[in-house]
Amino acid sequence: MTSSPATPRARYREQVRAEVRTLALRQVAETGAAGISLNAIAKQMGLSGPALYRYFTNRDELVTELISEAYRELAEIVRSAADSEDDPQRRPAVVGRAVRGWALAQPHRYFLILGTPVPGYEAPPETVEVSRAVMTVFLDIFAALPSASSRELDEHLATHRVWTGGHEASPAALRRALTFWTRLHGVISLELAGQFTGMGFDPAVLFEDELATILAEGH
Amino acid sequence: MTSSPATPRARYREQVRAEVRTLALRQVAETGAAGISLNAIAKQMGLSGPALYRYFTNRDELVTELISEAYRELAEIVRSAADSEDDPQRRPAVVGRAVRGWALAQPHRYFLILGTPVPGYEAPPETVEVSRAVMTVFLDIFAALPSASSRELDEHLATHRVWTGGHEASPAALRRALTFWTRLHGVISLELAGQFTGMGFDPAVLFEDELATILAEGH
DNA sequence: TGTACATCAGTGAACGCGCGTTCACTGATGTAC
DNA sequence: TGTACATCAGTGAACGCGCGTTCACTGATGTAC
Repeated sequence: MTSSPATPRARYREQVRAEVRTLALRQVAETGAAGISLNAIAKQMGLSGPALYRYFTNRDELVTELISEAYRELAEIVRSAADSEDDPQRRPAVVGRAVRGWALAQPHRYFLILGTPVPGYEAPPETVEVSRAVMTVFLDIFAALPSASSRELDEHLATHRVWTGGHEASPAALRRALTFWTRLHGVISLELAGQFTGMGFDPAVLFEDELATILAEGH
Repeated sequence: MTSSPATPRARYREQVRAEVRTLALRQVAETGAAGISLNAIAKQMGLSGPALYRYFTNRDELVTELISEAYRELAEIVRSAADSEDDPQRRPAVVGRAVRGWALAQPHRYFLILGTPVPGYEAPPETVEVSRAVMTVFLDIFAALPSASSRELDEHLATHRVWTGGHEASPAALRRALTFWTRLHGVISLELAGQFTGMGFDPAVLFEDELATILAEGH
């Protein structure tokens, strides 16, 4: 939420930029991230190609904004799902379903941030920071749960915790937050990629089972 | 393994086709699946663009072959890993490591078949069949293991088993083969996508932990 | 309130590039008698 | 073994398309006095 710009011109600028992002996302949905084209967007807006260079210095800048925005939105969805559930025990399942819901609603955005890396595109440091926000919520969730057991991974994570951004979670909680994430992603991304189509079973049932086992301590 | 062609001309054809595939894979590695270009490949081979239309009717035909080939190779890797281990209990871990090894060695091929769907490309039925081969091996592995427990997912899979291709595995084995796959993919694909870079921990340790929990019945 | 000036949105032409694909054609390689 | 013919690899020109980006320019919108 950036504060609304004061002057009319700045306001207008932001409106145009937003419209460009919207159309770019439509392109991502239809032709993939590699198919984002400033020229095509301009045409759809009734503008000439070069006009957009008043709003974005680069094609890459636009791509970066889409990625950052998607990360922020995912983090917000995850955060608000966590806040909506009072029982800490139930939070992982609620959050998991929220992630899947967002992913199913906007597969192209899920893939934009978590799918095959966009060729030739190097994520700027800013993006990396935003991506950490999602993990922070996961850490919060599992830090609030009683988690025991000590395995090799627990020790390893406890002594290599750069990724936690200084989070105070216990070693076991670190592990659970991390594997929570990898398992969610495993089911969700295979479903989105269409690997389950024509297989006859319902991905939702598979997903719920995975959520259930995640809650069982030990992961 | 298609039988070696008899006539010299057919032999030559197959050599050229193979070289095209090799160069195409290099493009996939460098610029992604969307960056595959017949013209560019021809240039690298010292040929003119249209020449390749003697060998492939289409750009899509080439892409399809790359995908099929990757599936076949993955299936072969998985199959031979399974065969290399006599103790059925240890087979999942051995197979899991084989999959990760292949994925790390050739990330572009892993993503080609399991990453973000190639925009505008519709997988022909042939591809779908090949993809089933991998799952068959997983089913074999878990069918040979004692697996109990009965959950909603078990029943659901037992009554929706189109995807097994008539495999005789028990309901619990179906479930374990499936979740084995989703969990492998979760860790591997996040690692390949670079989501763990700069996080400070070793993905291999995470992976080994995930393998260990998979073996614990219940998944 | 009116005027002079600065700022900024948007245009059209241009550069150089690459793409998939079709087509008429040349020249080499294999085949049949 | 030699000749006549069919097959097939490969070429170059062409079509129509789209891309990112730069540049000199017009015209509208805001700002300062």
